[in-house]
Amino acid sequence: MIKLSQTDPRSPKTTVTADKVAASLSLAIHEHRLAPGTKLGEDEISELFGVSRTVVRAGLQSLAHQQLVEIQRNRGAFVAQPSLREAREVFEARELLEPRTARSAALRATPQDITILEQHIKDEHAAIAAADQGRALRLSGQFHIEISRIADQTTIAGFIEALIARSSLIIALYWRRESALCESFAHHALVEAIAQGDGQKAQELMHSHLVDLHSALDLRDRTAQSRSLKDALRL
Amino acid sequence: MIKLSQTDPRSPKTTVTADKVAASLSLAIHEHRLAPGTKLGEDEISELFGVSRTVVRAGLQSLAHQQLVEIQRNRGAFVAQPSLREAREVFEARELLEPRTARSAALRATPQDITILEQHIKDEHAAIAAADQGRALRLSGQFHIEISRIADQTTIAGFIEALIARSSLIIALYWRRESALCESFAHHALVEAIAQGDGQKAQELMHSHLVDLHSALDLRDRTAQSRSLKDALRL
DNA sequence: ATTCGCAGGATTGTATATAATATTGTGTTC
DNA sequence: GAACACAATATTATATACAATCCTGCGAAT
Repeated sequence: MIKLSQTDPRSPKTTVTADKVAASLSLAIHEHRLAPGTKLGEDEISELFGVSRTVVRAGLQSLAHQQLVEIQRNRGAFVAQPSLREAREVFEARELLEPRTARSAALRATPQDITILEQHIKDEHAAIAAADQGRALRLSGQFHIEISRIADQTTIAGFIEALIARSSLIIALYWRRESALCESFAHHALVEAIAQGDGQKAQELMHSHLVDLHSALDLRDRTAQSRSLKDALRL
Repeated sequence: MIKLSQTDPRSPKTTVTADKVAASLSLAIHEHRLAPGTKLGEDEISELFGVSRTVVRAGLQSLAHQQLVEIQRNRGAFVAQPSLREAREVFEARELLEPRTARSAALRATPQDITILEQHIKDEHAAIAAADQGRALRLSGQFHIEISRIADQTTIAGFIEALIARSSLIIALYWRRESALCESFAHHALVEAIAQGDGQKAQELMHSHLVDLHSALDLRDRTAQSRSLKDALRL
């Protein structure tokens, strides 16, 4: 057989290309290397990945479903810019879902799970030590996802994953510079409660942790016109 | 060619045509005109709607993201067949989200909202009287969606909408014929509680309503191989 | 000088063509 | 007659071509 295609010849069956595009963009968004509002041109991306616009579109539409990017008809795809209202809703939803999930996780966690969580915290520390803010932020989110995975509720875990993804955008937009992001302590305490199988404590710790996060955001109402001005400022 | 309907000029989010395809298929699934496991061939659909496979694919991917259809690589798209486990998870998630949402709805509902809900119930009755099971089922789901809309939490409402969509598939697969589906009473009581602004009661009613629904399903574990046999039976 | 209009260019939306892959049917061999 | 190999067929995955739409910039008119 003749191989003409210039695409990566190593993984022809393992992963679907559109997923790779979406995963790559998603990672960049999570690590704040792509700012909210950034234009994601189809031609540009298709050249970067060496694939056709068809698969790029599929990837972008996938991200649009997760509300990580916004697709405007005949205008293109942009990294999403959650509104104040959306930001509040996302954290309210997390405060509803995650404490209960942490509780389930505490009741179900195996020693293996604990090891994984502890490793996560170590990785977070390493990222912080390396001053890699982006990586630290992503790992912090993954920690929450890992807990929901332990809780063994795939459906709810999916919701939480979507909420955490959007949280990354919200943090990029509304984080108050004054407040320091030291999640390590909260995460460590959570792991301890989970390791001890103390569901009630895990639930409470998760809730206060989320409230802390929420209050570290500046979600005060600004003038309504800031929405359109913001676009200009971001570019 | 025939123009079916004009586009909504206020929501230019994604491609309009693909949305119509997805909405049409979604409706058919909700009304049980498309059984779980049904093959959704791209060529077939593209001919039915008079559009190219490109937009059909976009629509199918959208539905796949909502887990209403399952896309198997190089095999095609099929109406999803939620597993027993998924079925349980969906209803557990609903039991977690919807009671709280009903509470919020009771506290926020306007007289207009009450009117809308009452009209919904009337429509449900009409559908039942007309022996239109499919329509009745869809309206019943929409009733829940309407409540979440009143609660004014778009994000959570989106989750609930996805859960209800999957519930339709679950009912198609696991409904016990013995138990009658008389949701009218429960819905009526709910509207009363909401009309009176009694959040606590609405929350409790919603919870017991969901428990009733859940228990009307046959979610006992059958042989594992039934999964593959089922495909044969459905075609 | 400002505003309106229009053309040019750029980008997305859709359709079609080509490549890759799975399924099915047939024929040969044991 | 059964089982395997292989070809024929059907369907999906990707790429490319074409059409529609939007944005930008220039120029003319007021």
